[in-house]
Amino acid sequence: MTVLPRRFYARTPVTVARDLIGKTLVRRLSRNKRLGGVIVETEAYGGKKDPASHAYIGRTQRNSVMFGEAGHAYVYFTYGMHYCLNFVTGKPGGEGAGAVLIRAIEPVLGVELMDKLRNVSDPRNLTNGPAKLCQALSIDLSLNGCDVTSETSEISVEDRPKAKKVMEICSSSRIGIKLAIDRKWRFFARGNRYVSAGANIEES
DNA sequence: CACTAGATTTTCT
DNA sequence: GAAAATCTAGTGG
Repeated sequence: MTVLPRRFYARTPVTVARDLIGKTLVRRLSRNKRLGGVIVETEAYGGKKDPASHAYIGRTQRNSVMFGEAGHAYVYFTYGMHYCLNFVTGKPGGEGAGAVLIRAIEPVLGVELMDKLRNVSDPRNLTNGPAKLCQALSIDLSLNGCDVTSETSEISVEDRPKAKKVMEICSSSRIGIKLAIDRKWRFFARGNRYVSAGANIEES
């Protein structure tokens, strides 16, 4: 078990997005209260050159974390009621402002508490969408900008070789955007029950 | 199962 | 003032 170090995030968004599939997202509530699960779906956002990225319009109050150091969480609020979790990627002197959106996880740690936070009957609906998993993991704007590369971080990602399953990684167009839909920058584990709705298709 | 509409408020122009 | 990297409940087959 190892917490992914900053150098993991200091690469291109597409590379990081693909490598995150199969890793374990951990939400640390206190010393011994942890929630989390295996990442099964991500999307890469390419910074200033990517028309679909929040960073495309330049630096603003909301997206300023994206222009900072890789290995931090970018949490944003949208549609008047939802939060989404991203990780900032890229090299310090590189293109900059890249990020990876976490779209779905397979619940593993603290499933009971996540159930309470979500209050849904079907377990498949627990974490199979970017806003759903934020609710299940109790993530909101107070976590925007937090460092995710430490063992004591409120959010982190771990590599658990033992927990790793055999996963076939596929890609497709990104979801919920209107621009740059030709870029196949969404990655997911083929056939996994927890991949978000409308998505278990397309090429690799 | 597929599709549609409505919720609800921050963010930026 | 319009749009938004979404979700849920509703309808109809």
